[in-house]
Amino acid sequence: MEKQEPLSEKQIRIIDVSERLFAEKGFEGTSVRDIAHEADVNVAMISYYFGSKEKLLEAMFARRSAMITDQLTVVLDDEKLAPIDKVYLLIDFYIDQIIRNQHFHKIMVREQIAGRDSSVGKAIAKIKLTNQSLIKQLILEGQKKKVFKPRIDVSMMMMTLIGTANQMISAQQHYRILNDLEDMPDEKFEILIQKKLSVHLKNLFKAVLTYES
Amino acid sequence: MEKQEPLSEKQIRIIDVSERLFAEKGFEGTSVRDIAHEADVNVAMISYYFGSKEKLLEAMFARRSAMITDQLTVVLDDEKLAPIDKVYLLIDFYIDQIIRNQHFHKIMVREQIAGRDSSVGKAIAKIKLTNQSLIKQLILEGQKKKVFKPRIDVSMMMMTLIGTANQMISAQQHYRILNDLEDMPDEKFEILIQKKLSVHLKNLFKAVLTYES
Amino acid sequence: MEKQEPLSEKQIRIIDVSERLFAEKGFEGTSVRDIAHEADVNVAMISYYFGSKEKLLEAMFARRSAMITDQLTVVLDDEKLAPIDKVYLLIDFYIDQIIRNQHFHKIMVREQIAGRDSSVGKAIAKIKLTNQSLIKQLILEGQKKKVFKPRIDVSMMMMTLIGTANQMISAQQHYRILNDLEDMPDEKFEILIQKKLSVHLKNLFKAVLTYES
Amino acid sequence: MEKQEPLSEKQIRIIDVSERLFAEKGFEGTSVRDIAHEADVNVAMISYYFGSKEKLLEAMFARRSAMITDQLTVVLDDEKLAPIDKVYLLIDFYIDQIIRNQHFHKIMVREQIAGRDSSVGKAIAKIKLTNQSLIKQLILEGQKKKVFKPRIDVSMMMMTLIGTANQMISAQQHYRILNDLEDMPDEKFEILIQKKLSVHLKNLFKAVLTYES
DNA sequence: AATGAATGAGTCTTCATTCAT
DNA sequence: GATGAATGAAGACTCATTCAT
Repeated sequence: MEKQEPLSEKQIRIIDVSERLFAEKGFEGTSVRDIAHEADVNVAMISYYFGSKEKLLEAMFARRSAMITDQLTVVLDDEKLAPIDKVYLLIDFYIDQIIRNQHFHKIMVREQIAGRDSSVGKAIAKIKLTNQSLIKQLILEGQKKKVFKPRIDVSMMMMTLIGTANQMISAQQHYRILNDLEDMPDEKFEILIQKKLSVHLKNLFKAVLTYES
Repeated sequence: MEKQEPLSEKQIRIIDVSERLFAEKGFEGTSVRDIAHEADVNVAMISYYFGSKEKLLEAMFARRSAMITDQLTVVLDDEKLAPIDKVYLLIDFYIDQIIRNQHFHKIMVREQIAGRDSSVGKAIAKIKLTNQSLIKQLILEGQKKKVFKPRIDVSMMMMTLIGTANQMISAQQHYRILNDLEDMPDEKFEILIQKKLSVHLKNLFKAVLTYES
Repeated sequence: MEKQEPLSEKQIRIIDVSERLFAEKGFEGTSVRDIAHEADVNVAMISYYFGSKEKLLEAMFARRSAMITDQLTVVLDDEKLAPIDKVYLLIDFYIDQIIRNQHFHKIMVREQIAGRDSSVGKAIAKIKLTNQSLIKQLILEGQKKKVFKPRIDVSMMMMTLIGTANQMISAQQHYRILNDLEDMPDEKFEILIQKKLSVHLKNLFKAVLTYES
Repeated sequence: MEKQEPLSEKQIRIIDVSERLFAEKGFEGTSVRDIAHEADVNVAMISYYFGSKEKLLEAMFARRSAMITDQLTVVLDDEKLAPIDKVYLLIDFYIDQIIRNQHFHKIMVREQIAGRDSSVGKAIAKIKLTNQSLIKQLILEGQKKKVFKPRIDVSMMMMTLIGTANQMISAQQHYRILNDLEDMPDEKFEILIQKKLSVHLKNLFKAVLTYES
């Protein structure tokens, strides 16, 4: 777990561009020339700054992982809410997370499909572990207070939470077409799917976790 | 919509190998040499049989699309079941479909992320449209019989159905680790996740669709 | 100098197609697949009938060479004309020859540029030798009769005769453009350049060979 | 009409080698491997420097075109010669041009046969247009001074000038054989054909253009 | 610290030919 | 005699990386 140098402005630009391109065309489908060109830097810079294309990906994951876990722990710590509201908060946090960092999450989907036992694979595993333990704790808390049903399959609930949100951003183009939203501007569409996901997933979780009809 | 030649035994072998490799390493990450080597055919055969690597992918989609839609229509047509049982049947069909054709579904996830407006993109769109209209019809039927709640967001239910199942096969490696199942043999593990998905998704759909507690 | 089998109808079709394609795209620029496709025969036929692509070219030269020399000797033998008229006859014969077999003559130009010491190179050399000796004899005859000037450089006159005609068919596209003839139909254009070449070359030869002003 | 970067020493070496090889074996008959090998550079350099094999050809034409037109305009501008002497000067310029850049002119012959409407085709057209307008002007001048005959077909005279010279360099191997010059060293042979062409073409032009016997 | 030039290994595809029938 | 299937070799080109400066 080596300590990172803080990234220079150019390095961040490279990572940002890579994120978009890796999301759109995949890691292998993106050439360092593409990246260098779009980030307006010399081709040699990628190797020079990150060592290799692979290491660039790792640097990207390192950066995002830090961001995600940092924020995640903050969200729930200092709240004094009912268990279901905490769950709602968590759901909204995830949705927000995924939609705001679509590019990165698409890359994560791709990488978890590949299932490589690489540095990146480990980074993903770590994120998932943190997520799962956090939500498990949350549900246990609700069960202790007798407001959540017993025998909740937390892993499967995670699957549904992450899976549904990922599916939404992955298939958003198809969603637009199926629901006649092809001409809606991106910003508006983003707000729409955020709302849709939020309502739908909260509804789902409430129905499965609580006793209320 | 040109009628295809029936595929030769070698062509099928090539497609099968490609399916696995594209799923594992992505389309761009897989070389025709890899494919040729693992399928034990000459490299030139891929171009010879399919015209190009891209067209091979298309042939793969054509084959699977035909399989899926063929089977799907059969599943529900001649059944005289209660609406919820039909939904259950559909859920099990999807799960079975996705688990049995993991490789292909992983490729579909990858391709829908890319969101290209290609032949393959259109094939995916068509599959999704068929799926969506089928399940919509099913839910409408239940609503007419007053056994399903009104105001069901079918698109979002699809998202959850497909998303959860895709997430399971995509993240199965992580699922194993998180649930201490790393040493379970593949066949057994496959049966396990099939069961898990079935129970979980039926539970979810029942809770959201019906009035029962 | 092996005796040829008479060519089958299919073989002739192949040669004819090849002639056009070799002229347009060059020998190397034309694939046997192109030929087979346009001649509507199986790809394997080229190797099967001719042995190889190279041998096909040789067969083509063999066929044309025979045609040319056969006709050439006929043209002048049984004529009782004045020397200058014989020269005119020869000029018209060449022009006709080159324009009517443009494709083949373009190939000859290409091949003589390459200057390979191949079977084809030898065929070209043979044609040239026949041509040269024939015209030399003709001019000698005129000189003996004192109607042609002495000290005529026959080789250079050949250069001009062949060179000018070849240049015309090679650069005909440019000729059309330079002379605003882009929309003239092919047949009409062909007649035009035939006339132009005839007048021009006869004029040239007369001026150089004879004493008349 | 974009301004070119000045070519590096290596680029020039590549172009020079290509010129020879394209002349000998044709564009399609020459592989980038051949070029790279003979120019003693890495194969990737061709794409790196020129973008593609095709673009290399274009670069070659751009270079030579510039050379030719530059020199051509210089030749006649500041001269105060009799019209026939100007024509002689022009003839010698062309001959010199063609013999000194044999490789390039062979390629031009090949390309003009192909008659493609490519960048290269346009470059050829442009060269021809410049040539034609220049010589037309020259002849008009002579006609105005009543030293040249009226009704001269300039296009055809160009055909003969260019055609004869091209034929000479294209068929030089055959010329050697036909005139028993196979063992003459290249430099001596070059001077010989230069002289032959000069005398012959001047003779031709004088006979056709002027009133002198 | 940063970069333009350069490269060997690799990409997909097409080639002319051969083989089994 | 004829052909569809198949192939090894070669095609042009792009890749991520390194090197000299």
